[in-house]
Amino acid sequence: MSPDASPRSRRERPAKRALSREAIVDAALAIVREEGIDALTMRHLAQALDTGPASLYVYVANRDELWDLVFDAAIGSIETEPTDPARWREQLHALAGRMVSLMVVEYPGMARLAMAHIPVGDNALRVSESILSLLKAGGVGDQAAAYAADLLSMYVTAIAYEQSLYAQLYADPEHEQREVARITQRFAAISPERFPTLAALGDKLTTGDGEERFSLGLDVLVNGLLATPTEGRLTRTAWGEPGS
Amino acid sequence: MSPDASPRSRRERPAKRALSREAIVDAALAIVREEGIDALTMRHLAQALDTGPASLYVYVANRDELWDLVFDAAIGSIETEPTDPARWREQLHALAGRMVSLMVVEYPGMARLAMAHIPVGDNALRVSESILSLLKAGGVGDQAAAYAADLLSMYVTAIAYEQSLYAQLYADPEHEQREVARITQRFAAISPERFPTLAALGDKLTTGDGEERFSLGLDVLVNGLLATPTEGRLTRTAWGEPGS
DNA sequence: ACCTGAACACCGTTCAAGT
DNA sequence: ACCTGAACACCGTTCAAGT
Repeated sequence: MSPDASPRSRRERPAKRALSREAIVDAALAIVREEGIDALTMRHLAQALDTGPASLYVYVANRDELWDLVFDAAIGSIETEPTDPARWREQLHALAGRMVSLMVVEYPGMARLAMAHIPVGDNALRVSESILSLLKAGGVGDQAAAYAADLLSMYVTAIAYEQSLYAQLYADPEHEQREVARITQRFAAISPERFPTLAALGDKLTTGDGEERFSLGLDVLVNGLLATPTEGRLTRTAWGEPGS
Repeated sequence: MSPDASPRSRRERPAKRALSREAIVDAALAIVREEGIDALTMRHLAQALDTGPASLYVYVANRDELWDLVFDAAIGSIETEPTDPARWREQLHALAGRMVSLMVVEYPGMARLAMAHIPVGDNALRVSESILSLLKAGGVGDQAAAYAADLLSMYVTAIAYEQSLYAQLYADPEHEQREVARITQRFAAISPERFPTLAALGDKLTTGDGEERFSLGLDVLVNGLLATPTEGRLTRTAWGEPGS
């Protein structure tokens, strides 16, 4: 709009924005936000940046590294408030819920990125710190809290993944129809002779929408942590001592 | 080996085995068993059956349907014993552990198939029936048990998926090295100022191998179910009434 | 140092033409 | 009815050649 103020004389248009890690990640985030995770391919991303796929490999080792960067950048929009011990459970629910909606609504399907690796970026650590702080405030023991951070991340990711699947399914009437047929067949297959317990539960098997189930599962996990003694249960080591 | 006993005169070789759903699923199971889930592509499967990929589509609508069939066939090798109320917890652990090792060891990476859809094949129903029966024997309420079946399946699948990832990673020394570097960096990034709770937990964050953590998580879930009242918490419905 | 056209070795799925 | 060669529209990644 305004005339170019740089010392060099102006050009018709500014030169193509130089590629950079940041520009690549920003473009990737925009793609996921607008088109969902399936649209995030190296080729499509390159196209969005007006270049060829080979150019991306100057800044990023491979698709996996890109995924790590994109996931952590997205997690950056999660705000972590200071722990209020009186409201730890409420705060934990809010944080977990925020993560799910980030992965399902704002960045549809992004849970898949969290499943490729255990996220350990800066923002992921910040969220872990907050979760651990909340659990400690709730009286969860050290070893249990350390384990629970992974368990809760896994739960949140799995829920988000599942919800994304169904969101995608129900976006397409044809696929939705096929899925409803599958579920209907499932119920038809429950004969009381072969599957007495399933048959006895009946409607209870499908009660509760995503939000209710997510919230109940979170309470189950938290209550389970408070009710399960952990001393002496985790003794072996899978990683060696990375710090030494 | 032995001469052909059929009325029609013998041929040099028996005609190429006719394709069928069963033959396709059997070949697919063999591929996953021997080469892992990544090797299960329509093209590779067709090759194993000595035909072209287009031929498969006569028997199977698409890759998703194949995945459903393959998963349920694999689950078929899980044996479900009658519930013994005195040993319900032990039996539940054994069943869950068996499912994990099926998806990690016998059919490496197969957890991914379970994440594509909620498994509802005949064998999956049989396993669900067994899980529900065990939970009821343990005194879990109806609504909680109905919900817990999904929760436990999700847990088992997520654990198996994660363990498969790491098994794959550690099969390749180069990738293993890269992953260890990632984890080491993670620890280096834990400054006590920014992440006090994480820093305070230290080694506790990485204690416990896969088996110990799986077993602890299972107890957390089961104890959580026993400790969490569910009446009135699941009221809405996400599916409509498939039976009506 | 950065960029890129072209290639390599793959995908799932469809369809017209065969038997 | 079943099978299939060939094509379509994609993938991630590499590499030699350019600037």
